[in-house]
Amino acid sequence: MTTAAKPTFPAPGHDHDRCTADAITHAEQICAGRAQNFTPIRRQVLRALLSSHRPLGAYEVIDELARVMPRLAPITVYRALDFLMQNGLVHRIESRNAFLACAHDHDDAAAVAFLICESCGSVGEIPAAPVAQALNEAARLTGFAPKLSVVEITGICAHCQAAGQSLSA
Amino acid sequence: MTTAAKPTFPAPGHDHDRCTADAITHAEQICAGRAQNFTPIRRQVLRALLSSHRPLGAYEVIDELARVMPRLAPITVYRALDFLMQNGLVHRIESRNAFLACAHDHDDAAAVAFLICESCGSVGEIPAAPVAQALNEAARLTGFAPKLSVVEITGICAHCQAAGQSLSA
DNA sequence: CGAAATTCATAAGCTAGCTTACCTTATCGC
DNA sequence: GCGATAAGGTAAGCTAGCTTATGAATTTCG
Repeated sequence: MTTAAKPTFPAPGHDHDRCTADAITHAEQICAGRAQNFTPIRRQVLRALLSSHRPLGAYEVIDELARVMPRLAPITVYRALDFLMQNGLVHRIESRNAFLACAHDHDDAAAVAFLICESCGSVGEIPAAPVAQALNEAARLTGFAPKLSVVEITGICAHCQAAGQSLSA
Repeated sequence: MTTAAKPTFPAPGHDHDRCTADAITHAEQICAGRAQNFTPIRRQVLRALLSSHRPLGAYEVIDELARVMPRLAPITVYRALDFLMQNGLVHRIESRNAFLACAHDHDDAAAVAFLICESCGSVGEIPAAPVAQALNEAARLTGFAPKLSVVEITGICAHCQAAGQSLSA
């Protein structure tokens, strides 16, 4: 299992092709296992999101894909994104109105927190189950019935700290 | 001090005028203490946000204010919102692209989590300091330097649970 | 008085997120 | 073959979030 050993933030010089291929393979397996149709368009959209470890807006996905195929209509991309999100292959980053390919193989219901690097724009995931539980507990104490948690932390990732915040301007 | 005793979600029949007046007074004090200019427009924008315990989009603020004064240009509202946020009087709800008048009197740096009711749209704040610390700790373990945390939990507030999710459609 | 800073007005515009509506195509089971 | 479902194409549009640019009005302060 290589997936379990992946770092939160992939190093700048990591083998990204491998990284992408793994994620695509994983998506294929998930879809096959659920009798879901992993169509070319859905594959392409996922591939576009995988082209970086940054979240992309829907229109960025369109632009990215327009480089290798006829330009997709917004609705088409949104349909594909919906599909990918429903199958846990893509996350929506609320604070950015953007979408991130899930590089990890976690449970659908697993609570994750996103670490968003201000400098390079990369986003890492960390498991947030214990924290989410504590939060939900605190919420329940007020009589609130929590359903979905959004935990997004902005800051500077380790690689950019080392590099000296190059993109900070 | 009444502010400390406020419930997370104000009851449907609470004294909202009082609630608004308190917040305005609080804003005046904050601004006076910092030699910040609490101008009529800023006051009005804050008042608009205080008209409910729901977050409002910038355009909703404009619409709300248009009922009692000449329609403001977007830029004007954004300037006022920036000011109010800088002074901790208004929060931005990232997952909604909307703004919420801060009904509580917490520290600028205090970590808060937002509880967003799916049914009535109200938003409550709960202190999230311990949880935020745990999160930041987990983040730091990966080498990430956290700056700002967004914790937004959607669900159903106590009042709506009691009322039977009336607005759920 | 006059220069600088703050605040706001006015006008215009861009983007991009997201939707509605309708139609074609392909697949699959009956 | 045929109806049902799923996937996608096409066209158009709306909203609303946010910005750029410029100039007037007011205040501050030396």
